[in-house]
Amino acid sequence: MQRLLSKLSITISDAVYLKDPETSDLGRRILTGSIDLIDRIGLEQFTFRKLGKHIGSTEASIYRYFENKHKLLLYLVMWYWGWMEYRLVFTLANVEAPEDRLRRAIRLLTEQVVEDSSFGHINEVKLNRIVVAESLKAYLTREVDADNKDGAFAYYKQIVGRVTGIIHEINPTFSYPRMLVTTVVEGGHLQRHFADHLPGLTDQQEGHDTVVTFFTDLTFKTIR
Amino acid sequence: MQRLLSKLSITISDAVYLKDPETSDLGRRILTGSIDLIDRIGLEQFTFRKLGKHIGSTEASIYRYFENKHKLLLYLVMWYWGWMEYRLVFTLANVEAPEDRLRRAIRLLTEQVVEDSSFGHINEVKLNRIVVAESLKAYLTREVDADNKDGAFAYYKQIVGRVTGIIHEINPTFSYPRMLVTTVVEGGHLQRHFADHLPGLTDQQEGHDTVVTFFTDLTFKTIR
DNA sequence: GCGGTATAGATAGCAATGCTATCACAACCG
DNA sequence: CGGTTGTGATAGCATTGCTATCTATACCGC
Repeated sequence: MQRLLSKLSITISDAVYLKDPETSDLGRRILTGSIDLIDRIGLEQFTFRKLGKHIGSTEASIYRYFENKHKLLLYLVMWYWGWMEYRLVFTLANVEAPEDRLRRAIRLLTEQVVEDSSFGHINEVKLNRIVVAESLKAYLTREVDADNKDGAFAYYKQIVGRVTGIIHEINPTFSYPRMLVTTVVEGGHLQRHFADHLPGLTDQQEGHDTVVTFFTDLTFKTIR
Repeated sequence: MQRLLSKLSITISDAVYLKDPETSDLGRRILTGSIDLIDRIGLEQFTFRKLGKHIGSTEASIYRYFENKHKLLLYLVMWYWGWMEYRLVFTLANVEAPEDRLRRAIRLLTEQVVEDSSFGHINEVKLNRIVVAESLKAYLTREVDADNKDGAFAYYKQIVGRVTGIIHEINPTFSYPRMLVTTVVEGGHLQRHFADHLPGLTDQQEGHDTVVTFFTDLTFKTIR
C-alpha cells in the first residue's frame, strides 16, 4: 500500500489555495512546515510569520500560496480526508461481508494514526493529531457555507457516503446513518482529546484502545 | 421553575474572571452584550473593542472584568452548564424509573433551547446557540489543562456524573458511560450545526427534531 | 459636608497579527 | 538574449490584544 500511495496524489479543490503547493519546493516546505509547527504550537499561536521563519522563507511568500491560515487548515484537513478515503478503499478491498466492512471502516476512522511513511513531505502522524485537535475549528466558523461550496468537505462527505452505504446494506431501514457516522468520527476525535486533557470526561484508559471498541459496539447496537 | 431560578444564582469559578460581572451594572451589560454580539458575529470576529462600542463602554473597562475573550467564553459556557444542571435536577425531580430519568436527561441535553426567560440579563436561547457553535473551542486549546484546574468544566463534569449514575442504575456492567454521555452531548451540538450548514452530513430534517430521537435511541441501545 | 475609596470613562500607546505592495534578483524557457 | 515566473527582502498599514494613566463620579463612614 505504501508504494502505491506514494505514486498517487490527492487532489485538493483549487478554491482553498492560491497556488498549488504541490507544484514547487517552497509549496511542499509550506505543507511540511505548517504540519510541524501547528502540531507543536497549536493553531491559535500559529502565524504565517512564524511559519516563514520555521521554513526559512517569508510571510509574503506564503501568502502567495494561501489566502490565510484558515485556508491552509482547510487544505490540510481536506488532504487528510482524501488520504483516509484511499486507506478506506484499500481496507475494504475484497472484504465481502458488510459487517466486516463496517467493523474495519470504524476501526480505521477512530484509531490513532501511528505510522508515517506513505507520502514524502506529509507526516501523517502529526497531521492526525492536528485533525483531532483542530479540524472542528474548520467547520465551526462563519465561512462554513462558502467553504462547503468550494468543495472543502468533499472527501469527508464521500467517506460518510461510503460508510452510510455499508450501514444500509446491513440494515436498510435504519433512518440516521449519516448522523451515526459523523457522530462516530467526530466523537472518536473528541474522546482522544478528552483522554489526553480531561480524563474525567471519558473512560479511555492508558494502554488499550477503548475508543475503537466503544464506537464499534455503539454502531452495531445502534443500527440493529 | 422560572420564578425559582430567577432567585437562584449560578456560581462561577473566580479563576475565569478578574471581577465578578454579576456584581455591577457594567458587568451585567458585559454578559448581556457579549452574548448578543457573539451570537451575531461569531467568536472570531468578536473583540472587546467591538463589545465596548456595543454596550456603550470601553475596551479598558471590559478588561477589568475579564482577562481576554477566551476567559469570557469560559464564563459563558460555565454559566450555561450551571444553568443546565439546575434544569436537569428539576427535570428529574420525582421521576423514579431510571429509564424515564435517562430519557428526560437526554432530551434536555440534546434539544434546542427555545424559550428565554428565567434569568434577567442572560438570553438562554442565544447562549444555547453560542454553546452549540463555539463551546468546543473552549476545550480545544492549549490552555485546557490550566482551565480545567481552574474548575472551568466543573458543571459539565457534574452533569456527566449525574447521567453516568443513571446509566449505571440501568446497567451496572456498562463500561463506558462517560464516553457515551459526552458523545451524546457534543454529538447533539454538532448535528445541530451540521443541519444548519452541512446538511449532507446529517439526516436531521426541517420540522421534527430527529436529533433527540436519534441520540435517545442510540443511548438505550448502546447500554443494553 | 468631608475625605477616602471604588468604579468606570477617556485617551494613549505599544507589540503582535493579518495582509498588501513594491522592488530586486535569479532561474528557466522559448 | 529578452521575457516570464518564482522567491526573497523590505516596508507599511489597519486591526487586535493588552496595559497604563488620568479624570470624574458616586458612594461610604464619619
